[in-house]
Formats: sequence, structure tokens, C-alpha cells
Amino acid sequence: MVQILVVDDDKEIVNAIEIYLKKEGYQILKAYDGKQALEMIKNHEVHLVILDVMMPNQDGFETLQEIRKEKTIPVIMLSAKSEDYDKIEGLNTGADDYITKPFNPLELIARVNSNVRRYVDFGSMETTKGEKIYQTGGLKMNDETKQVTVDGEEIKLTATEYHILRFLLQNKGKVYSIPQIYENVWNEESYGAENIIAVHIRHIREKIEINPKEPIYLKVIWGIGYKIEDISH
Amino acid sequence: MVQILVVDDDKEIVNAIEIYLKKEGYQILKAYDGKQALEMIKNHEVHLVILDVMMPNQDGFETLQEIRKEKTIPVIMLSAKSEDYDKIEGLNTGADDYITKPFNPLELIARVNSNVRRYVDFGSMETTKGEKIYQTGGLKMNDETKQVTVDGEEIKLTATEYHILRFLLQNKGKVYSIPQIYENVWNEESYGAENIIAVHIRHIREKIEINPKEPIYLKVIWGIGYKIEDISH
DNA sequence: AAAAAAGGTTATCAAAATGGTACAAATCAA
DNA sequence: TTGATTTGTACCATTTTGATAACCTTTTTT
Repeated sequence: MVQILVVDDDKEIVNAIEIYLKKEGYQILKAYDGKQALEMIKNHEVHLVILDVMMPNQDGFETLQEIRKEKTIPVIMLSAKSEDYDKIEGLNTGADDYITKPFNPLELIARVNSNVRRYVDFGSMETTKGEKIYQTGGLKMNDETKQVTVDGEEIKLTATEYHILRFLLQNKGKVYSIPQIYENVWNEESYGAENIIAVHIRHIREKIEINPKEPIYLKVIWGIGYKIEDISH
Repeated sequence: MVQILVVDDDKEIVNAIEIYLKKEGYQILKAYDGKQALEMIKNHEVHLVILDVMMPNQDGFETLQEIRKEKTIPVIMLSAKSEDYDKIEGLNTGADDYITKPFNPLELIARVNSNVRRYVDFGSMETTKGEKIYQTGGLKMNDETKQVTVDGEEIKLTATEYHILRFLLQNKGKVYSIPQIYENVWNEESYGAENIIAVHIRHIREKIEINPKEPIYLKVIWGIGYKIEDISH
């Protein structure tokens, strides 16, 4: 049984989310401001938090930081606007995902499922301060410290490059089309975004590949998409 | 196969939408008011609903709420006016997307595709028909990693070859005519496309068969079509 | 059984699609 | 404002594709 804490000062939204997630088989806890949320987390076993950004008293970011002092459970931020400020701020302070209001119920469910799955899969349930490390061959990514290394040597990626690489590395072996990559990284409809991805792919390759002409990690599947090679030996 | 239910009291619109979406390879179900729509959903496997807001008897929002009591499939609302009221109302009651009439066919298709993709990708698709691994004898296909192996050895197919093989392998044992194969892979009317398939069949054989002259997997049934032999031992 | 017809296979090649690259313009963060 | 990052545009390289046509095989007809 997975318990999810929903935090928003708008009770209607909390109730709507409750309905959707209960149908998916989750147990719901509710809080209407940051303080209540922290209380809840202290006294209950919470596996995932959905956290509104704009709240009275203590806003979402502050609350998120408080949570992060204690726990590494997944936190999904809810934000009324899709402003970049929020995006960056949220993801830098340690949010695992974010959704903009008005939200699409399926997207909510999808993101919750995906984060729960990831969390559970990595066996870092509950107190264990599990490191989020993704790896294939000599390519390592530590999502806590945001460090990426190739054969032990650290490389510097930009934010977008990092997000693309993380998405592919988390799902290493699986092939994703350009729209799929775009939608997962940008949280937006992809429309003629083909070249944008191509450019970022090139930049990533220049940084992680020994010989970008013959990539060993980030490979293309002609006519289908890209993948990170799963190298486990 | 993805089934889409189109609900609008204006039959012309329903038919127009049907034409557009069929071309994209979707199966269409039709209903002309809310009640019929709910019936349809009860009795058929519906993967997405396109729902007009203004309808006699029961309007779109009521219908949407009824649907939401049962299902979490994507619902796209259709509305004659682009008033904000409708948008908010629709999205809060659980619509996943919104299109205003008169709509742009390309936009319709884009939104349908996007919602289906999201729904299917995140595995919340209720059909969950199958594993993504298809196999017969020593021939294996993993549709997530897009890898195809023969007796453990990986082979490289082009996108079209892959799609043809996947179609036949998913339906191993069954025989399909050339037009059937074409229509399933290209989502288009086949018209004098006979030779194209033949050429691809040859390429596939060259790659998956030990001796392409005497194929053991991809067999021809003279005068009828092709099939992938079902080898289960 | 031989000839004719129909159906299937193979080879070649130009056109189209797709991916990669370079660089300029726009945007964003400090 | 400045420098870094991201996005847009244009062009090139490669792979894939579909069209044509000749050539086999199987089936049907005579």
C-alpha cells in the first residue's frame, strides 16, 4: 500500500486529486498548508508528496526544502503557472517532477505512477537515504549531487542536456522517439521540435562520448529514436 | 489497436472526425448523445473519448462526470465557443484536453495522438494486452528496446522492416494478404503497393533466415499472403 | 505434359526521409 | 550588460525507401 500526501490550500483541488488517485489504489493523506504537511510526514509513512507551490504561511519551495532535510521521498510540485522560474526553482531544490494547473488527470496519474515506480524499484522506500544513481558502463549519473562522470572523470552538462540524459539513462536500453523525449523532458507538446533534440543530442555526445561519430552510449535507432545503451557487465 | 469514441449530436461532425482519425489508424465508435456514449463505454473497450459540450438531454460536462466515476481514460472536450468558462469547467471536471469548433483537423489529430501516447506510454492503458516481447522459435523481438535476435544473435532491421515483422510476429500463425500488411503497417490504403511489400519481405528474410531460399520463419502462402510460422516447442 | 498465366523473388538505382553539423539569433541568469 | 545556454535555420551526409524490371516458381489451362 502506497500513501500519498496531497498539499494544497485549495480544498477542491485536493479532493479532485484524491478521487483520481484513490481509483488508482493509492491511500491519500491531505494537508492544506506547509506546516500541516510537515506534521503529516513526521507522523505518517508517506511515500510520495504532491505539493502546491503557492500556499499561505509557508510556500511550496520552503516546504520542499524542509522535507528534503529529512527525507528523499519523491515530491511532485503543483504550480499554477508554467513560468520558468518555478520550473527551475522546483527542480533545483529537489523536486522530482512538476505539474502545471489546470492539470490533466491522466498526466497526474501517469506522473505519480512513474515516480512511485521509480522510487519503489530502487528499493529506497522510507527512511533509507538511497542515492539516486544511474549508470551504464563507464557513464555514471548521481541525481542527488547532479554529477555526471565518464570513466570517473566529471563532465559538465547544461540543465537541458542533463534532463535528456537522465531520462534516457533512467530508461536505459529502451528506445524513445523524439516527441517522446521532448514531452518527457519539457512537459510540453512537441511540435516541430525535431531539430532541437538533435542539437542537444550532439552536445551530449560531444561531452560523454570518446568518439562522438561512433557513440557507444547514446545511440540512434534509424527511423525510430534514441536510446542509452545498457552496458552491464 | 486503439478505439476512440466520438460523441456529438451533429452527425456530420462525427463523420468528419471519423475520417480523419481512421486515416491515423484508429478504430472509431460513434454516439450522438451522452446516454449513448455511456452505453458505448460500458460495452466496448474505449481508449479515448472526444466529447461535444453542447448536446441535447445530457450535456458534455455531465457526461464527462459520469465517465469519470468509472474510468480514467483520456477525454477531449469539443466546444463551439472558445470561452474561458468552458475551458476551466472542462479541465476541472476532469477533461484531459480541449478543442474548439471549428477545429483544425491537424490540431485534432495532434491532440488525439498526444493523449493516446501519454495514456499508452505510461502503461495505464487498460488493455494491457501484452508483453512487449514477441517470439517464435529462435526469433525474438523486444518492442521496448527494439531489439530483434535470431538464436540470440542481434540483427539490425530498418524501421519499415521492423514494423512489418512486428505486425506478423504479433499475429504469428495467421496469414495476411499483401494489402492487409500494407494497410496495417502504413495506415494507408494500399494501391499497387504489391511489390513494395515483396521487396521488404526479401530484406527481412535475408536478415532473419538462415537460408532465405527456404524460409523457416517468414513463409509465403501461395495466392494468399504471408505469415510468421508459429513455432512453439 | 507443355504452354500460358499468375504470383513471387531478386537486383539495381534514384528519390525521399532522416539524422548530423555548423553557425546565427534569441533567450536567460548572473 | 555579459556570458552561457537554448533554440532556429540552413545545409550536408547517410540510410532507407519505393519504382522498375527481369527473372524464377507455382498453378492453371489446354
